Amino acid sequence: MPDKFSRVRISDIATKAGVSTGTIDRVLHNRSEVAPATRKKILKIIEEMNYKPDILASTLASKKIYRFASLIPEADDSSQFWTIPAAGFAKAHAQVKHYGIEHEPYFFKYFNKNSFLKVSSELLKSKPDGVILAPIFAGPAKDFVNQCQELDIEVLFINADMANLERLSFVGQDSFRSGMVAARLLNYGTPDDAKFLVVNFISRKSANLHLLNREEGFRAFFSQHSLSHKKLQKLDIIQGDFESINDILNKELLSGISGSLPDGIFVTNSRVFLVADFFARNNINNIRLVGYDLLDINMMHLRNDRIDFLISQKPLVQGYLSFMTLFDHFVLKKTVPKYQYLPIDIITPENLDYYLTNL
Amino acid sequence: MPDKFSRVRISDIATKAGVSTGTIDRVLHNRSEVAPATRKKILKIIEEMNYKPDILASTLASKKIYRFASLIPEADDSSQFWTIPAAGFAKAHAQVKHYGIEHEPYFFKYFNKNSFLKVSSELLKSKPDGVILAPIFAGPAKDFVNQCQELDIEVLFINADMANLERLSFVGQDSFRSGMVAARLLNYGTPDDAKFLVVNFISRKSANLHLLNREEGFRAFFSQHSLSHKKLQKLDIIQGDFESINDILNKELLSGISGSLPDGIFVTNSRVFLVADFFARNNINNIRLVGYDLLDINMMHLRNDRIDFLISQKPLVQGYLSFMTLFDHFVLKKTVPKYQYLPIDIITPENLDYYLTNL
DNA sequence: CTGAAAGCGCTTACAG
DNA sequence: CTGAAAGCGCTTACAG
Repeated sequence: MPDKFSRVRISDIATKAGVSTGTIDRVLHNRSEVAPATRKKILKIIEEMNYKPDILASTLASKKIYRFASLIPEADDSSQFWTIPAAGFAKAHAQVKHYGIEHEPYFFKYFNKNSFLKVSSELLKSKPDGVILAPIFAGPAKDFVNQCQELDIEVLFINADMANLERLSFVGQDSFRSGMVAARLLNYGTPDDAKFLVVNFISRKSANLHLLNREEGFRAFFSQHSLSHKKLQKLDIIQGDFESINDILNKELLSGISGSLPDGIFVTNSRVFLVADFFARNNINNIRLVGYDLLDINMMHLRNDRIDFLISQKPLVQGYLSFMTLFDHFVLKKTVPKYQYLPIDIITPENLDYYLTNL
Repeated sequence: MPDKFSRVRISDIATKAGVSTGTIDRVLHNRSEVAPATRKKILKIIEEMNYKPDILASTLASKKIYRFASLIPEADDSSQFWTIPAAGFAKAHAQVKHYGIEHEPYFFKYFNKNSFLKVSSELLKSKPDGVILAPIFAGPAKDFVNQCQELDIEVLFINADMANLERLSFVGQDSFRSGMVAARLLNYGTPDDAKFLVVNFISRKSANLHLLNREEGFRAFFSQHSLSHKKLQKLDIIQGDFESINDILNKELLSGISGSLPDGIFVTNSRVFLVADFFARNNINNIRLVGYDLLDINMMHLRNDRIDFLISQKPLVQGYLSFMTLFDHFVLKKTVPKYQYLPIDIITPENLDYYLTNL
């Protein structure tokens, strides 16, 4: 008889099937040592009685431990961003550690491929069940994923995606769409004859896919809205020290690309503060500016109205959701979605606070 | 000895204290039948060993059931909004029902005080442990809360707050701030000499507090940014049928309040579609329009560029968080925050999708 | 005031 | 291939 909460238990099924609970357990977990006829009969009863396992009891009885690792950039001055997803991992872990979940965080230096290689090979030695990966370097990330596959480790991509690889899920933003949002915001705040500039701060020769998609989205907005007559220019600036970047902006903006200043500038990543700094130095007030991410320095410029809007990736939720996706997959045995796009949040000084604390 | 996961168990404490596990349990749950000396000794050991109860085992062994009720408006044409928080309750419930949580949803008719009274007294008869309340009617809501207090039922406010009442928590949006966001958006998209109109769609004589706060916030933006010279007008429209509202808009807008059309209109609730409809009929394209909530009809106007921005209350999260707050309070015995403000989301056609599905 | 025992629903060796 | 028994960490009557 089902108990007073009218939940069906393993023992109810065992009684009905005329076998022991051990056998039910074997069927439930697809272990092979069950006679085909018995298995079939039991499966039918499970179906009929609409049995749902009690995950609490299961966890308590099981000695199974799941070990999740995370591999993301170390938070430093140039990538302060990554502290927040890490906090999201911790928050999720605190919530589910009673289920026998362990978490081992690994960090590599942001622009340092060797560091990635070193830390990732350490991680592999510890053979976790699943890993959350921020794939900063395409080549090494690919190798890493291949090794994980051999070791039977599930990989979840956070922030940037490599959909062609074998991976459990992706948690991040739709870059293309976020570029469209930026275009909407700049276009809304400028006159009909406005000109726009896209600025990519890139690491070496070329921008990563992420940034290119954002630029594509930005351009797509104008073509989709029959605004192709609007002038769009672009400027790729290679990562460098503060002064060299300032020189480039000086040359390209003040000397004037095609004669006059743009009405709006879209910076495709979090380094939008460099342009805001430049505005401040040169007393430029009338250019609309949109960029990414809630870095302290970006938020300062936002509050001073130097940056009009920041587009945010909701990093805490991103981390939380990534960790919980591993949990759902391993513990709850749920089918997890291959793509998990986070909202593209539009941030102004007025709504900023609520994106910092909340889930 | 702590087990291999190095967790401290009740039996570890019992051994160390030279008593049985039953006594530890009595101390842990503050039951009175323990000798003061024993209690003191045990508490010290618990402290020393840093014991944390295993909530899974505790739930499994306990027969305790927690019953949560929710009391919100029925979703109908004029308040489609409320389907989504209800889905948030369901989502949260599904996630934690193994902990012995039951959920009884109650609905009352939106603009019907009698319906509220009837349904709420039914709810009280069932004596749940906690209830999530949308306080649409101030007076009856207050009476309800008082009755709950007598029956030892915890109340959580969703969407609108009555902070002066005894309540567990509030989950909703900061209305004042959201008005500021609206002002930012309209001001950003209009010329320096722009004029603005605030439209309140109100139920009877007066707007509810919610709407007034939004309007206050809207005004505050201009004074805080030294923009007090900008002209702000307001228009209160009493709830009515489609035609009567159209007549009012016709009279007030086309005949021109103070001579000419405003550059931007802020509608303080979800009925912004009424203004958008009016624009469509009269072929008005050059007035910026900002309002609230992701109703189907609002989203349609947003996609057609009749509405520039919608401010959203993230209703799914609102429901989810409300339910989980009861769970945290009752099951996890956590101290829950008195105020839980949700992000003030700015919605455009480009980022809309990700606010509909996601958590 | 306290202890011993049974039980929550499931899993895990072990024996056959 | 299957069953009986012990155990996960905690709670709940019951007995004293």
